[in-house]
Amino acid sequence: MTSTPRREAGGRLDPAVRRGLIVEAARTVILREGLGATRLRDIATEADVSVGTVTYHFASVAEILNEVVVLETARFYSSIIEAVDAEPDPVVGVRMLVAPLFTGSDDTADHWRLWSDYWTAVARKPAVAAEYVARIRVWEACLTRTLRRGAEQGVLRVDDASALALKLAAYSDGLATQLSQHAPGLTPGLALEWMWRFVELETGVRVDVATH
Amino acid sequence: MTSTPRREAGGRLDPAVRRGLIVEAARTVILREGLGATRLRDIATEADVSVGTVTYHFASVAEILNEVVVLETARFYSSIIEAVDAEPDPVVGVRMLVAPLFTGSDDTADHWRLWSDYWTAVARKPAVAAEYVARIRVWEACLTRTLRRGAEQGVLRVDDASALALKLAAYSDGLATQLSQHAPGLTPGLALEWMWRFVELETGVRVDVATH
Amino acid sequence: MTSTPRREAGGRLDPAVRRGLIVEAARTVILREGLGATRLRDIATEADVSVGTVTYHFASVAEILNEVVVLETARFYSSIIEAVDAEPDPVVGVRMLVAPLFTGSDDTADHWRLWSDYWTAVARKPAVAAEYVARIRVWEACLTRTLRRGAEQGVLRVDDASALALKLAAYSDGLATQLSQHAPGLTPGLALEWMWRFVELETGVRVDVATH
Amino acid sequence: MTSTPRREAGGRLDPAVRRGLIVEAARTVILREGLGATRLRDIATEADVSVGTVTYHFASVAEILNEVVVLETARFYSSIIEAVDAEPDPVVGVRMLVAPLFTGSDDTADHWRLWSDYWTAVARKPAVAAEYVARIRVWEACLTRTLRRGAEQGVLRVDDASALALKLAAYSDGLATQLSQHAPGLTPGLALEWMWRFVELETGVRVDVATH
DNA sequence: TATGAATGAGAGTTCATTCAT
DNA sequence: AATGAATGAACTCTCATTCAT
Repeated sequence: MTSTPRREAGGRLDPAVRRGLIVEAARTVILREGLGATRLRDIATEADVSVGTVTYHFASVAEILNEVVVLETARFYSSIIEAVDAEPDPVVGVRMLVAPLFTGSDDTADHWRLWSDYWTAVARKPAVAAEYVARIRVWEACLTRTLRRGAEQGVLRVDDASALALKLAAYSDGLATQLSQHAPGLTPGLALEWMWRFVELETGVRVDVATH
Repeated sequence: MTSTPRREAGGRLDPAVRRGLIVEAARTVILREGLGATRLRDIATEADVSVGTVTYHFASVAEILNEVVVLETARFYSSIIEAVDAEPDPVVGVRMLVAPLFTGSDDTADHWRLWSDYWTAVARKPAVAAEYVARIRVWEACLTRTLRRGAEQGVLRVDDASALALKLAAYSDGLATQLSQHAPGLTPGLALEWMWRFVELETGVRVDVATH
Repeated sequence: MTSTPRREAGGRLDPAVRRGLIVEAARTVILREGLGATRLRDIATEADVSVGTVTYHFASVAEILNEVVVLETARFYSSIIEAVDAEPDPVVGVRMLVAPLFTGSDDTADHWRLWSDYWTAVARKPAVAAEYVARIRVWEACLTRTLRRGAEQGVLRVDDASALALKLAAYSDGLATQLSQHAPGLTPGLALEWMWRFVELETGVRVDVATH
Repeated sequence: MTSTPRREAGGRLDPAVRRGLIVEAARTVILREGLGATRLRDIATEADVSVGTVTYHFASVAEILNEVVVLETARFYSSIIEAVDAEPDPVVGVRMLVAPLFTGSDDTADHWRLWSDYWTAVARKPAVAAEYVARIRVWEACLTRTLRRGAEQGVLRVDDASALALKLAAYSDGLATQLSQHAPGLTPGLALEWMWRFVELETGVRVDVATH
C-alpha cells in the first residue's frame, strides 16, 4: 500500500559505503563483546547483511578489525591535531589536546575501551604493535611540538618536551583506565582537574582557565 | 590409613598440590601465549598432566584463569603490604609500595602483563570486574593508610590521602603501560624517578633518598 | 536495425563469440589450476569479463567445463580424422593418426593433461562417462577403419582390426601417462618409436619410414 | 535383556586401531565419491564416528588421504614383490608381477581407480608427485630386476630391461584404463592375454603357460 | 585420582549462484 | 548483453567438555 519499495536493509550499495557500514557495525560489536569475542557472524548481524556479504567486502576478519582502529584513530585525533597545530597559543593548544580525553561522554569512554582492547591484543605481536604505536603516538608528537613552542615563546617552563609529553600520555592513560573501572570518587571532571594540576606543577603555568 | 598421602611417583598427588601445579602452569602459558590464546591443552601439557586431569581438578578453564589472578595478587602484594603496615616510617612505607612496581625485572613485567590481560578480558563483565577491582584496591588502600599516617605524623603534606593514592595508582599504571609498549627513552629506572618527582611535587617531600 | 551487431568497444559481443572466449579462458584456467581447482571467478578474470557475464551465458560451471572438452576433442581430432579418411595409403593413415599423439609440443601435453583430468572427474558418473567415451572412440574407430583397409589391400597383416586399434589406444594412453609423469629416460620421440615397433611386431610392417 | 553392553559403534578404541578404521573408511569414500569429492564429514559418517574423532586422530584431511595411498600401495604390492624376488624362475616372476593387475576382481578395479585419482590430483604438484612416483615405481623396479635376471640366465631375450619394464608398465596402465572405461569387447582375461603376447613378441618367450 | 578418546557446537573462509541495476 | 553486490550452504579445523576405563 505504501509507495516505498520493500527494501529490507540488504540493498545494493556502493562497496565503499558498505565497507564503512560493516566497519561501523564491527566497532559496535567490539565495544559490546570485546575484541577477542567479536565474531564474523555478529558483525554481519549487526550490519544487517549476510556473512557472505562481509567476506565479499573483506578478505578476513582481521582486516575489518584493522580498519576499525584506523578509522577510530582518524575520527578521534585527526581534527584535534590539525586544530592544535593551527592554534597560535601553546597553552590553549595543550588544553585542546587534553580536554577531549575526559569529556565524560559515552563516545570518549568507547574510545578508551577500544584502545585498551587493541593494546592488549597487539602487545604480544611486536611487529604489528609498531604500526599501532606509530598511530597513537601522533597525539603525543603533537603535544611535544606544542610544549616546545610554549617553551620557545617563554609561556611554559619545559626542560624536556618529549619527556613531559610522555608523562602526560602515561598519566592520562592511567586516569582513563581508572575511570573505566569506576574508581570510587573519580569523575571525568576530576580527572581533568588532576591533569591540569599535573601540568601546572610541571610547567609552572595554570592551563585550566577556561574551566573556571 | 597410610601417613604419606602426598605423592606417588609422578602419579597421584594431593589435590591441593596438583591444583597449585596446574595454576602455575596456566600462568606460564598465559604469559607466553596471552590470555585469549590460552588453551586447556597447552595448560595440561605445561603442567605435564593429561587434559582429563585438569578438568578433573577444575570445573572449567575460567576457574583456572581465576585462580591464576588470585594467586598472582597474593604473591605480588601480600608480603609488601604486610611489611609496609609494620613499617613505622611512612616515607619508607611509600617507597616500599612504589619501588617494586618498577624494578625492571622480568617478574615485574610479567606481573603487569598478566594484569592488563585480565583487565581487558574482564572489563565487559561488571560483576566479575568488581571482584578484581577489590583485589587491586588493596595496594591502593595500603597506600592511603600510609599517606594518612604520614600526614598525621607531619612528615608528608597530604590533603586527601585516598585521592593522592588514586593519582599514584593511575600514574604508575600509565607508566607501566608505556613501559610495556617500549615507549622510546623510557626505562623502569626513569619511570621510578618520575614517580618520586610526582610524590615530591604533591607532598613536598623527597622520597627517593635510597636510590641516590 | 544496425548491420554491425558484432562488438561494441570491449562491451557487448555476439553471444556465440562471447561463449567461445569464455570457453577458451576456462581451458587456460583448467590447464593452469587443474579441473578440480577451476573457479568461476578465475574463468571470469581470465576471460576479462565479470562473474555475472559468465553465468549469463552459461547455466552452470559444469556446462562450461563440458564445452571445453567438446571443443578440445574437435580441435585435436577432427581435422586429423578427416585427412586420414581421405588418405589412400593405409600405412600413411596409421602414421597420421599416431604421430600427433607424441609430438612433444606443449599443445600435445596440454591435450593429454586435459583428458586425464576429465577422465578422473567423470569416471564415477557412468552416464556422463559414456558420452565422453563415444567422443574419444572416434579416433579409435578411424584407426579400425584404416587398419581394415590395410588388411583388405594386403599391406597390413591384421586379424582383428578393432582389437588392434584398442591395443594401440591402450598403449598410446599408457605411454602418454608415463610421459606426463616424466618417467626417467622416456621422451616423446622414444614413445613414438615404441609405438612404431609395436605396430611392426603386430602387423609385420614398418610404419615409421618417414622418421628415418 | 541382553548381556551385551549397549555399544553403538562409537566405543573407545586404541588410537592405532581407530586410525586404521578411519583410513579404511576414507578409502571407501574415495572409491565412491572420488578423491576431490571426499569430505571430512563423509569419512566420519562412513567410519561411524563424529567429525571431532576424525580430527582428533588426524591433523588434516590431507593426512588421511595420504595414509590411504600409503596403505594401498603396501597392501597391493608388498607381498607380490617379496614373493617375486624370492622366486628363482624369472619367467614365473614376470607372470607373478603381471597377473595380479588383471584379475577382474573388484579389488583390482578399486586399486586402479584409486591410483588414477591420485595421479591426476598430484600431477600438478611436482614436489608431491616425486614421492608417489617413488612408491609406484617399486613394481617397475622389481620387474626390471626380474627381466635382467631372465636375460642373465638366458631364458629371456632382453636388450634393455628397464626400458622393457617401462613399456610393460605403460601397456598395463593403458589396458587397465580401457578396462575401467568398459571398452567394448575387452575383459580382464583378454587384457592379460594381450600382455603375454606383448611380452612374447618382445622377449621371444611364452610366459602364459600357466593360463593354458 | 588420573586418563585420553570421543564429542559436537561453532569458528573463519570459500564459492556457485541469484538478481537488481 | 553485462555487471558485481549479495547470499547462504558447505567446507575444514578448533577446542572445552564429557565419561568409560
